[in-house]
Amino acid sequence: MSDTPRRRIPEAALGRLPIYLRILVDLTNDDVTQVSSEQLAELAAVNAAKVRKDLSYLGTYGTRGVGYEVKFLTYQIQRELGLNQSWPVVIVGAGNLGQALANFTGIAERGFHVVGVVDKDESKIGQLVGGVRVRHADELQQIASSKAVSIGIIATPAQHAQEAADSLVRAGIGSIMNFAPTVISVPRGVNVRKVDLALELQILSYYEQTRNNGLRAVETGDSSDSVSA
Amino acid sequence: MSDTPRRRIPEAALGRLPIYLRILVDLTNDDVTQVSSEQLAELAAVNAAKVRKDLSYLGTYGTRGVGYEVKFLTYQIQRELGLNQSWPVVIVGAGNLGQALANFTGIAERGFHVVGVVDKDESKIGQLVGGVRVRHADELQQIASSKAVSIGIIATPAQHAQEAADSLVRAGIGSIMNFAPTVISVPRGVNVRKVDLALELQILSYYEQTRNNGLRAVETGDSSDSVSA
DNA sequence: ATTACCTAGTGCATACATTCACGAACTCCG
DNA sequence: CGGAGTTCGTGAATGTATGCACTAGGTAAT
Repeated sequence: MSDTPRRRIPEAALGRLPIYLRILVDLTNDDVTQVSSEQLAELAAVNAAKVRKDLSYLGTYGTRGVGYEVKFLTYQIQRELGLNQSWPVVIVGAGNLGQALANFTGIAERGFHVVGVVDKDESKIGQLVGGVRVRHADELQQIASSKAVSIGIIATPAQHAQEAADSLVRAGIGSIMNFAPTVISVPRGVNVRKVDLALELQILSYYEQTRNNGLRAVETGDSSDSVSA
Repeated sequence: MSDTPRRRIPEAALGRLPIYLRILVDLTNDDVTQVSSEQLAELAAVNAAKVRKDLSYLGTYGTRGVGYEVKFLTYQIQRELGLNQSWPVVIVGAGNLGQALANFTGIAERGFHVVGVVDKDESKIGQLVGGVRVRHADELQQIASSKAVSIGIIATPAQHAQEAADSLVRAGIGSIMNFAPTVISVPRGVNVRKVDLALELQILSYYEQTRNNGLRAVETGDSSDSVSA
């Protein structure tokens, strides 16, 4: 078979690929050229078998008895995640959060660049945020199509999030990352991922409370004991 | 059995309780007093059976043939999550993100209050951020113990995240929320949750790429027909 | 070549999560 | 009061994720 009949990557594994990727990039910077699943697992704080299984969804890129070649594996994960290109992204909402996101260098470093920031508030329009000028929310569609944007970020207050989502969908955007603390509804076929600070804090609150009740909190995923040597 | 032999709530269900909670609060504001699992499910964009099962971990708080009393259920979820009290929180890192977090009203509204923001950068110290003055990272331990803080937020660059984590642990903090794009290691017993923007974007990138390959992306928690080209 | 030793890849058992489907329990109405 | 209608709670089936333990396939040294 010339081209791999690519299996869909399970959601759980998919969520770990970016972590491996980051570690691999760090390893390259440290001039490490080979890495074993055992080492990767240690660095990612997961089980080694899990690392191997996750990577096996991509293809057979390791060498038995040796490990994985860092550069090659880096490339393969990037390719699989679609990070060979830099994706244009629009941010809806130029408040605290929108600005912090636009200025977040991690975005640019990892395969994305902000091509637009919009807001409904006239007083924000024209401000320079993360290298782009804030434009009016009504211009979203125009920005999205002229820059071929397919990923949008909602950084509005909760009460405007659904409206923002609707605009993004109308603008033809297929993937949305929602920072607003509310559930947004989108048509089938549009991908949504949410980042919900309050939710995460509330989960921590639960664990803190159970800890104090003498019930041992169970850590998220698997926790490695002890600090790095 | 004197007290309720409280079952531990499964991680997956736990992650949805804050969503239900938010919806219930909204319902109260709209003067809705009763709600069915069907309605809750609709609002939370999940399956009704899931709602019922999730809520059943808390106890038997619904009434067959009727539904759930909004106020009562709200109270029970809050109690379970430990949100009867307002948790003091410290933020490590007063950069863009740290400031945005400190100013984020959603924190205060949902059972948390920022009692300290620290940074290593002398130029940031003394600045007023989200109502508190930035103090030096060395004072973390003092702040944490004087204010009985048990939840810490890491909002530093990746390269300082482990150091921040170590400080938080030394300060006796048991739950950490990590915004830095790196894996931090902590002693067993310390809870860590991560919020990783780049990771989420990269997952969206994957879905966008597969969409363009004609392979239908599968949404989170949603099914669709898989097609291969 | 042969042997000793690694380490990737994976089948399988187990654990966890989701969803269905149905009985139990409640309300409403005639 | 009794039957129709509603909705919770949950057992059981299915789907997904994890981790062990083994095999296959590679290196290295003699």
